[in-house]
Amino acid sequence: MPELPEVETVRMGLEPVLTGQTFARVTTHRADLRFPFPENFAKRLTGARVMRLERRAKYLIAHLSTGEALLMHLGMTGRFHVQAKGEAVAHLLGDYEYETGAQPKHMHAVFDMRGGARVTYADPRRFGYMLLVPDAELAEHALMRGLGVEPLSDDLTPAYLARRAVGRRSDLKAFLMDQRIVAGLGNIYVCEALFLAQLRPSRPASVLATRGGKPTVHATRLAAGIKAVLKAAIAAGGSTLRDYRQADGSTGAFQNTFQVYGREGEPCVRPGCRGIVRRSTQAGRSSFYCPVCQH
DNA sequence: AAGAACTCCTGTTGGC
DNA sequence: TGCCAACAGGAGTTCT
Repeated sequence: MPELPEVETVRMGLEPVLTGQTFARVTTHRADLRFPFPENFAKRLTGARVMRLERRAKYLIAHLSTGEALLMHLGMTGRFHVQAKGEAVAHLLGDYEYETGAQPKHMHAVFDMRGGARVTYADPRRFGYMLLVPDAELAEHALMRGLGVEPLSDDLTPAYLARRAVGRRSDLKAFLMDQRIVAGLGNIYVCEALFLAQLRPSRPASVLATRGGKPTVHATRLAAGIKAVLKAAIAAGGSTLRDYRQADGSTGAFQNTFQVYGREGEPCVRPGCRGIVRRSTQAGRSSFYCPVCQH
């Protein structure tokens, strides 16, 4: 589910209740998500203080006073929710849970902080996971080491895209979905960024590559399109399709602003363009694009 | 060795 | 209403 804007929105929601706060009690309701919870997960967290909560790519990373880092990924359907002390959670519960007091289905972990705030993690598909990694080893961890540039940093430039695209055989869609190139994009924002750049998802990535001199106009437009769509999505609180919620339970709003994603058969929104948005399948995932203004 | 296919898991939706 | 197939925001692993 969550791509960079959603993870960043969740990070901002969790920050005030986690940063500087100490875990009082940690409960898991099953042994594993995508991977098993770390050995002695609750024990290693209890009493630990969160020094800093950062996002890298689609990962949330809580740096702890114990010298470990709690590395979290939401997969497709992971949701963190913050409850203030005593806050009702009826909107998270089905009738059965509400009436019996049972844990909501798919609520796999509960973090109680000293001071009373509670953070819960739910994840129906369980593609998410949590790991504990020594802080000193984090940068070299297998999941972190190969990650590409942060798209909202100054590292993402037309020249960077042009350089990484040299000799690529894959299409632009696969190129941008590859976390080793640009970290944090997913299906939605790749489609939207390619629309803004007026590039077709099926174009070979090598169209970005420079021949000697300057980056191509494609690379320039694409770098700008990626940054623009991500910034706008963060400002809107992310995109809610099904499962995604901000940490306070509210939905994002950026799905109302999609230019092509999920708009198959609808007219292209670009002024003056008479195209009809098309859907195609690439690497088993849907791509949406305007066949008239994206080349 | 890059790139595509398959895999994990559950829920929802659309067609018949 | 029921049943089944297709599909969903990700990405590690296995294949070719």
